[in-house]
Amino acid sequence: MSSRTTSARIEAAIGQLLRRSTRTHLYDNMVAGLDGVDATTYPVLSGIARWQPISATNLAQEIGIDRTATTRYASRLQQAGLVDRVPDPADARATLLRLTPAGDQIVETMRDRLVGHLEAATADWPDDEAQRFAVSLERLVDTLSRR
Amino acid sequence: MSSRTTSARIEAAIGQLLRRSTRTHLYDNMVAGLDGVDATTYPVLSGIARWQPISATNLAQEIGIDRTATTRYASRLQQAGLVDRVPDPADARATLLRLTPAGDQIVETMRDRLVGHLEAATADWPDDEAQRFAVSLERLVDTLSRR
DNA sequence: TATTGTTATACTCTATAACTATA
DNA sequence: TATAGTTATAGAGTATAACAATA
Repeated sequence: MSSRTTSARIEAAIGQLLRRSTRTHLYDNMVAGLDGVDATTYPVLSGIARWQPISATNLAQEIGIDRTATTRYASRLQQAGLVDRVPDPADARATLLRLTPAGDQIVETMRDRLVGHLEAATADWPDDEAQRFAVSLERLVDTLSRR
Repeated sequence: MSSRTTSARIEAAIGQLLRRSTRTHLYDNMVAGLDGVDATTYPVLSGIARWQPISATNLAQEIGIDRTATTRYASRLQQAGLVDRVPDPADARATLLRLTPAGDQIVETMRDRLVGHLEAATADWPDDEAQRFAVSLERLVDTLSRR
């Protein structure tokens, strides 16, 4: 990338995205009316949905939250009936986290809501444009979070 | 956009970007070695730079942080010599926040660093891909943050 | 001895409430 | 009476440290 204005535009957009008001607004919308999940436990629930069955330690590394916080939020989700704990047959120290059917349903609802937002933002793009955008965004986030 | 996997990828990337560890990591890098500003006060300093001179109440609305937190972080920045308070000539109740020359310098340094990160992340992209990405990201963020 | 899960503790961020000065 | 700035207080998130069980 060469243009400085392009960088400046990306910088401004990321700044807005990282603003607290944007984050809470987005998360609040996604979990509105859903019982047992909130803006705090959402990353944990979403991570379990993606990598299940997974141990708390591994999940913590995947989602970038401390493992003590991960296990506490997982406990909350378990109390809400969205997450299940099963012993790891390969390691008696470990416990594997999984979604319950209720958890499955809520995750699907949240994803549908976000997809709705994404579709609103990309409704008139060519099909392959969204795919290219996804790839670019992944690479950018990967770079920004590794520095 | 139609593909569900594309949406899922964007969702995961945004989730990672909004995560606290990513944000603090990014902010920490931007303010490393700069005296008087940290990941918490950065949005306030950046907001003052953009909208100065501005009252604490108005700034709070712009950056999405409560006005009580805004005034406290502004006080920190003032103690560090980066921000100045001047009375509002139009309203004796109000106080306007402005950058000092030292604050100006630090803001410029931080922006250069972020732009540097972005250019490093997109160095090997084709020129038009970065531009398309910037446009797409702007529209997405705009959609996500709209009330 | 190292690792997993968990709990206890302390620290920081942030919003709600309350107070003072001014419109 | 309403609003701006500020301070006090309380609630929530998160990391560090410590502990028991198991590798």
